[in-house]
Amino acid sequence: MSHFGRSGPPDISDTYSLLVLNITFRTTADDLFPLFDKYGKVVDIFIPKDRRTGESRGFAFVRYKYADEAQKAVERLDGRMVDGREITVQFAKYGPNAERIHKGRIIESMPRTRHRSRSRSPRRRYRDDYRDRDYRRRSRSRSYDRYERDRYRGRDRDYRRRSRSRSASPDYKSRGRGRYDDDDDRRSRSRSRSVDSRSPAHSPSPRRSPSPRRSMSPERSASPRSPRGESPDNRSRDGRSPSPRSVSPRGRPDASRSPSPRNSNGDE
DNA sequence: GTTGAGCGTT
Repeated sequence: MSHFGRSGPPDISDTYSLLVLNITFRTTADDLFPLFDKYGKVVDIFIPKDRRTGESRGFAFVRYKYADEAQKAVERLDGRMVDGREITVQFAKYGPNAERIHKGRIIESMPRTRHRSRSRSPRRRYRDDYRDRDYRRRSRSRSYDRYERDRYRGRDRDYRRRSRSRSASPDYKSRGRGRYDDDDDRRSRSRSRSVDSRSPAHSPSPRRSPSPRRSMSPERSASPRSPRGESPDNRSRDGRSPSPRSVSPRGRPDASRSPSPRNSNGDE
């Protein structure tokens, strides 16, 4: 009956957290509980898990009720073989709130009524922290890094090939935006800065020239000529940008609708 | 089925 990790921290008023490292990714709190409970009263055991895969990260936090017991467990369980791996037990240096703790004991007990003018973004830090850890981990595992890179490259190639026959604009944009899922950051920036100034020092958009063509030939605008008249205009403005609609060299939008000419029964 | 420096959650 050890539902450790199921609910939030039960009580961390006078508890000492121990950090257990080098444990197997399959080791669970239930496996560590009997080991640590033998040396003292274990209040709670928490094993951080990856949110993406849900697997253990390889370390656990054991909370003791008394410091002496925690110290004993550190000295006794440090270097113990668990699940075929030597675990490392030591006092936690940081608390659940990333606060500095002394000998596993949290120095600051929930600074809730403290001046929060420090303006610390918990959400932003969360993501950053996760990314940092992930990056470090990937960097360490060379095989994993290569594997991922190869996979990414393969996907990129396939993706590029597809883009040749189809439009890759929406896909690319979606991917780029998918990376940024921080609405908080966006809101904060939009609040402080103009929405227009997305990149103040990167993309100044020097193309400020209005429409000299329109001004010179307002007749075109007034007279609704055939849709083809707009084609040259667009091309002229972009310089060398074919119509995204007409994928076929023939310039026939209708052809794009039927990618498989095999289906043509004779009519098309 | 997977890796191995390090510090945490309904």
